[in-house]
Amino acid sequence: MKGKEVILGILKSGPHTGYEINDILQTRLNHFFDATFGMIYPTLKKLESEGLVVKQTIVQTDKPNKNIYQITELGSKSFDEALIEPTSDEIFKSDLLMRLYFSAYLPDEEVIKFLDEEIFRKTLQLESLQERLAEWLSDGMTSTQQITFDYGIATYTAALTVLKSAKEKILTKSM
Amino acid sequence: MKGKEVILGILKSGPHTGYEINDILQTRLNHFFDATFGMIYPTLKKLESEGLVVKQTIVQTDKPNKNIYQITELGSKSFDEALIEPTSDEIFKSDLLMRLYFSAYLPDEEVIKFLDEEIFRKTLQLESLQERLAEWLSDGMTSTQQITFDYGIATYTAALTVLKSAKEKILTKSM
DNA sequence: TAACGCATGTAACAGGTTACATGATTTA
DNA sequence: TAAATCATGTAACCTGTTACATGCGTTA
Repeated sequence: MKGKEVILGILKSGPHTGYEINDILQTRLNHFFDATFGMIYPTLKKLESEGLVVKQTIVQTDKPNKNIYQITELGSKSFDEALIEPTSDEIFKSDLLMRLYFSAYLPDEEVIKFLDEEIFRKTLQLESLQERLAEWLSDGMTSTQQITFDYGIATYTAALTVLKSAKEKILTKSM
Repeated sequence: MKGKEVILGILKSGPHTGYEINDILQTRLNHFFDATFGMIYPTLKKLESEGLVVKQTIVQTDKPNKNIYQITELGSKSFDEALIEPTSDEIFKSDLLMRLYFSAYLPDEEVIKFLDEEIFRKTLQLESLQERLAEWLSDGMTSTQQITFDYGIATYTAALTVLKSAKEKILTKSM
């Protein structure tokens, strides 16, 4: 599923502005999908031109005007078809692992720096995911959505364990 | 690190053809980087035009001719600079989790199908990674390369555990 | 005889990123 | 008064994907 289908999927649960779509993407789907406004707005425009969504502009005086997008029947059908397609491979690219792969002649402190950068990021991501869970649960979370959450926690935790143990090994070695 | 730096990094350990570079990428770096010939050959061409690598053509009669690429001093310097840059975020996109997120109104058997697809893929990837380890070790594996391996095993294993338990939960529920 | 290994490449396209541009209101 | 929230969008660019095109020798 590309940006197009993802946005359609979000609009299936109700009309939203591009801004709100971004918000959903940055919270609930953040750990397995990346989104930017630079992708969201052009995609909405394209979706509209294809008749998969319709736009309604709300004029506001205190805040900027907003465009509320609603999925059409055509859009809904298009999403349903995409939803039952066979899943495609997960995409994983790690700059950290790439550096480690090539780090043979790098001093230990550089390697530690790389590890720390990722430990820092992953710790934040794990915390943020756990914090969001409470809010998510009160909003209503389906059982399959619960799996996406468990998956995120499990893989972040597993990665952190490896990284911390790798760091320890280097530190004890150099003493 | 993009394709450009990755290829330079591989060429730092010795001259290689595009075909060989693909082979290294598909085995040792496969679990954290994706490569295709459609990316490798154009990148080598660009690298050559920038003076970061030089090409030597070997004429062969029984097999197609091959182009052996060697890194230049400029290329080597360029790679060294990229290597010590701060690492960037890992990229993870999961089509499976996207489907699960949107699967609320899908029948259980569809959800099971998605889970099975990923369980199948991840099982293969995990086995293939473990099989490659033996060969890799005999070729010589640095301690930081060992971390990339551990990381792969740990995250695949954690993901599989979640997926299998999610599947079991659905199966017992519907009985 | 089908598939796999060896070996290289191009062209069109898709998809998304980055940077830029704007601007009022509210909160810390 | 600085930062965050709300709110939208464009244009240039980058990077990589997909499909196509070729072809011999070896192995199953």
